[in-house]
Amino acid sequence: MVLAAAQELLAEDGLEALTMRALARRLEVAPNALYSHVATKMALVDDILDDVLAAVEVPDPDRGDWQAGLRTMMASTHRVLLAHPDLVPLYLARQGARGPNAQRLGEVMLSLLRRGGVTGPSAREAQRALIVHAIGSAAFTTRRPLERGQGDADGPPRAELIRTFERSLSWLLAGIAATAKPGKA
Amino acid sequence: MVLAAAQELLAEDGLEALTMRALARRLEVAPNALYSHVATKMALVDDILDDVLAAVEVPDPDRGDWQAGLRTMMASTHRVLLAHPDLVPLYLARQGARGPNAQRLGEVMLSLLRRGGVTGPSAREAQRALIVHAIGSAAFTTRRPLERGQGDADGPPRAELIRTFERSLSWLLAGIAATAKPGKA
DNA sequence: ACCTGAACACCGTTCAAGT
DNA sequence: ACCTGAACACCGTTCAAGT
Repeated sequence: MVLAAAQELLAEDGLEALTMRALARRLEVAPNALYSHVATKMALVDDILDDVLAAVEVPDPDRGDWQAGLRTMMASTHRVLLAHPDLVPLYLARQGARGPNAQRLGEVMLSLLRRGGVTGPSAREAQRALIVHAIGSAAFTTRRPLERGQGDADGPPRAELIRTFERSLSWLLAGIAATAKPGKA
Repeated sequence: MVLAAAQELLAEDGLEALTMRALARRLEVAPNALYSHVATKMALVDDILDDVLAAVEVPDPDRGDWQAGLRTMMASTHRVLLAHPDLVPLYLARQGARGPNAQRLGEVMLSLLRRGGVTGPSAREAQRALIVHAIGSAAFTTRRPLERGQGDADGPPRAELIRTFERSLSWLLAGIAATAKPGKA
């Protein structure tokens, strides 16, 4: 309940409106009552970050082309992040998320990479590069709320920014695939 | 003077210690006296972000291999960001920096890309991808100060993280170069 | 131009106590 | 288990006034 209210507050009024006191107000409760449900504000934010990741489309790690699987996953992640622009800086500050959803995504990535012949330290490197790329791109795609006015009337074409993301994602995947089979010999 | 004191405070005690009131204390002045020198805390932070970028190594945009030039620039940017871990989330939140140093870096990047045959919208895309990559990588390379204790005794090998950065930078540059001459025909 | 005292409208969090 | 009143130790910023 607290988590849901926090997400509503965030969606409606943005990051700086997400305040323990505002949250308490919305729940019609005294501010300190929240501490019966949440250890700290940072823990609450961590919960939000992981919860949002539940919407990411996860392919079956054992079926289909591994590169296509990674492409699907990362594109879905990018889209989910774009839907939550206020959270993007937080993902970066926290370096991803720590909850069960994040962990599952990480494991699927490693499975796909393993099927592509990328294992060990290289797999961790590739994983990190892909995550950095998805979150970083979202950070730069996101229009920062200068005035916080209309929805999508202003700003440069969003479709183009998504294409930019997908193109550089291709570069990364190509590079990762090349790492897997250095000489193809 | 205010800028310098703010940077010292940041270097010594971290981001959350950078407070208008703490800054005033350090300058032995009343908190509101700062507002004779700085419009707002955010403006001060913007000044810091741009000032730090003065340390980035900028190649002569008209000499040498353009890819090598970009590689030098982005690697230098990465190193500068690693030296200021507390600021990295802020660069991401603000999507880079806005001051004269940032502008100059952006122009040099575009010059190098132009010499590589990358112009127009593609140049903007490539520029964005490179910046995202440098800042995003720094964000994930940075060890977040869990306790804020010793300098570099703990954590995974930093040299390896830098190699990871350089490898994925190569992927991006290769992809950008391929964009420039689609068929090489 | 630069500073001060006082104040405003907030924060996150803790503590002791109640049901 | 969940809530409350009261308080602590802070924030950024403004206003009127002083030099």
